[in-house]
Amino acid sequence: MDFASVLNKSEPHQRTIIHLDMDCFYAQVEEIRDPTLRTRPLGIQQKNIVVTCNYVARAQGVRKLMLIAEAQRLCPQLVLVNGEDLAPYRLMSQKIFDLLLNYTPAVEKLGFDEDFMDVSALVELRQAHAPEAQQKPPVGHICPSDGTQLTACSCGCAQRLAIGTRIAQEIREELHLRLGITCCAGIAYNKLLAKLVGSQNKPNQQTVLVSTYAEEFMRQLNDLQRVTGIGQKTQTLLLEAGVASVEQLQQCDMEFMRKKFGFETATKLRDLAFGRDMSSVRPTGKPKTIGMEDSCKPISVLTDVEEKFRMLLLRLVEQVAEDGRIPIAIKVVLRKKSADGKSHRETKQANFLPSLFKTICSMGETGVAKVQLADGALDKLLKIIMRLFERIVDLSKPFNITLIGLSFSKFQERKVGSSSIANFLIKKTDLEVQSITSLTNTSLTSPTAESPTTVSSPDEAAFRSSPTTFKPSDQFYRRRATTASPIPMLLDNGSESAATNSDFSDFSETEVEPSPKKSRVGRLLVSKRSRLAADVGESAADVASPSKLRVCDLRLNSRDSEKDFPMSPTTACTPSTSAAAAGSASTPRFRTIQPPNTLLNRIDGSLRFVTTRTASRLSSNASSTASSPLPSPMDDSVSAPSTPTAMPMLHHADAADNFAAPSVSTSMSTDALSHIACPAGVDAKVFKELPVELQNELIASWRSSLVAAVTNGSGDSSSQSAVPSPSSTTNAATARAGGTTATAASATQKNTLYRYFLRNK
DNA sequence: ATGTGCGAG
DNA sequence: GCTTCTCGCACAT
Repeated sequence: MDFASVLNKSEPHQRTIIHLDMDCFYAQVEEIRDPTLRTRPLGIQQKNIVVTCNYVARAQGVRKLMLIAEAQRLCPQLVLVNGEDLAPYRLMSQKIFDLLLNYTPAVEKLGFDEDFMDVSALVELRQAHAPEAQQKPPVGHICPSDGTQLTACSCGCAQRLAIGTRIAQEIREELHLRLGITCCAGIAYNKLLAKLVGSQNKPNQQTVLVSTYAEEFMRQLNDLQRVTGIGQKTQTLLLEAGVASVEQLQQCDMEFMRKKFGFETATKLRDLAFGRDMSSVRPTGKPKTIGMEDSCKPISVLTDVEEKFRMLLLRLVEQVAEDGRIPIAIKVVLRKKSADGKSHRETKQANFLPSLFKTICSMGETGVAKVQLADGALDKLLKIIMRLFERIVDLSKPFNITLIGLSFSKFQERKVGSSSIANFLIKKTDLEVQSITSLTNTSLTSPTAESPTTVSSPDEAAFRSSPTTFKPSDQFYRRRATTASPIPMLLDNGSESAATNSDFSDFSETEVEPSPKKSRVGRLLVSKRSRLAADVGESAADVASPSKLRVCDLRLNSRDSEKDFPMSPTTACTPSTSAAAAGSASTPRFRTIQPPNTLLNRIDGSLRFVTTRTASRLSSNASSTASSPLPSPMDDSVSAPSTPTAMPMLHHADAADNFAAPSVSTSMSTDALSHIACPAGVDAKVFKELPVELQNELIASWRSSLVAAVTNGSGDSSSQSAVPSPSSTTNAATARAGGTTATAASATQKNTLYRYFLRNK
């Protein structure tokens, strides 16, 4: 944000990035499970293929992605372990990731076996607080290996990179000590170079790049496909353009390139060739999709297909259960051989009601809620799946399926939703406020509106992400600056009010869930006392009626209420200069370890840095050696007594009571509602700072939405729309149209301020 | 919003 | 000769 960080960001060698690459990852995991495999040639088998193998096997000529038969011919003693179930690898990958998070929150996963870390902040801390660290020479290999020193570059990066090699060394030692995993590390001033330089010395070694050597290093790679971001297709295209090597790509005629590839791609490609990469390490959060697929011998019988889907689904649901979030979309993936012998992938997806899943609170203080299928949900899902299947495969003709896959997406974050009211009130107030007012006005003025568009379009507009600009050099790592918009929910049990999709059709029962609405509405509400209410000494009688919401049972549907962040010793808030580099300045992906950087806080613009005493294992780590017991980031005995460090954290002076209801309505009567000065769960201070007109708007719509909830009872939807066509080729268009009109009326009433509040747990 | 394609490991 | 099992993003519709 500030000028200094912009300047620093543009400094070419400012950042210190580490790339970690686990040595033949799957094989290592298997060797940990069975250590006798270490000395034997080991291959990990998936179907007909050796997907990876250990170095013993490589010594005999076995290679990645080699056919089983050929591998066995080359190496008759080859031990094969089936690695089609990725669960153990996923687990180890997560353990590694968690360990890395103890060093910095800026960790980005690249597949199961690679990670990027932006250690700029760590480096700065050591420079500031561990003077001895500054004198130490780099460890590991230096690229180039001709004796050139890091100091060949005089911009100051030499010392940073040297410290970076120390950090990389410590990380690798800890990975080995705690998890038994060996890996390679590359250290450089950007991600691209860190990744590429790390592979110079394998296995179990590390390499740092002399900054001034970057361009020559890229040239020396020679092969275009070795450059991350240039795959098979791009290489072919480049070859057509007469570009066959990295050097040629560096020297290519840009005007010609732009004609062939377009401006963006052309500059991107050339940046890559020079080793330029401004993309930041984007903290990896929860996955956006959880899927599984199984390739198979050609299947041409429907019951076989069903069987496959059932098995996949059961396994998948296990993973979803561990994840803890509820998905509301499922995708079917098929690979079929067409007549001409070519394989093709095809996918179809559909939404379903979140009520197909239920959250179960596993005992324990943490109360880690897991998720499982609701009763009968398995069969309902299978029905949906088979209908999707029939949208891809014409059952009246013979078919040949060689791969079957399923994947869940559109996950709902429990008690977290970035599309909260706060989102509407902060940034670009005018636009967002317009959205919210028109939204509520719609529901107020035409509560029985028939037109589906009046309901959905303001909604849609409100959720559209603001335009984002990417630097061309963001290249292959770039992601959307905004997180996928979560679905704001009033309730977590799948009432139709949960849907804020502009497309209601896929949500409608007719599409995916034939069960009557009434039954769901029946278990709509809870009598559970909210923690908030208890704290405030709230004493109103419980309102048992499903349609009667107690104000106190609502809280702001915002990530901000997350108070129990496990704080990392090194927070995302790096010392001002590298904050941008760590990716926290722009739009950090939300993750539990991030400080409560609340949206509401931003309203009054008084976000500021507060220095806090933090465990500073960093300086002690700086002096650690391989032989001495490792000062573990997780070890309190090490971190506690160490020198206190000024650690900036995002904090807000007024944050304490953000969610105490300032003036609480204790009953649902219209009378009581008239006394509301401010919606419960909304900080009065914050509320007061809003324009008066907006305050009135909000209160008005808040009040009428509550009244509507009381008077409207079970919120009957006008009709159940038509039963889906039983024919194998379902007419999606008609189903959609029917669903939309069917839900429009009831949705109208739900499309109020309500949606921005969640019940307290 | 959905589906396809590409690129990553 | 292009295999496996995933995941994310860009693009077009």
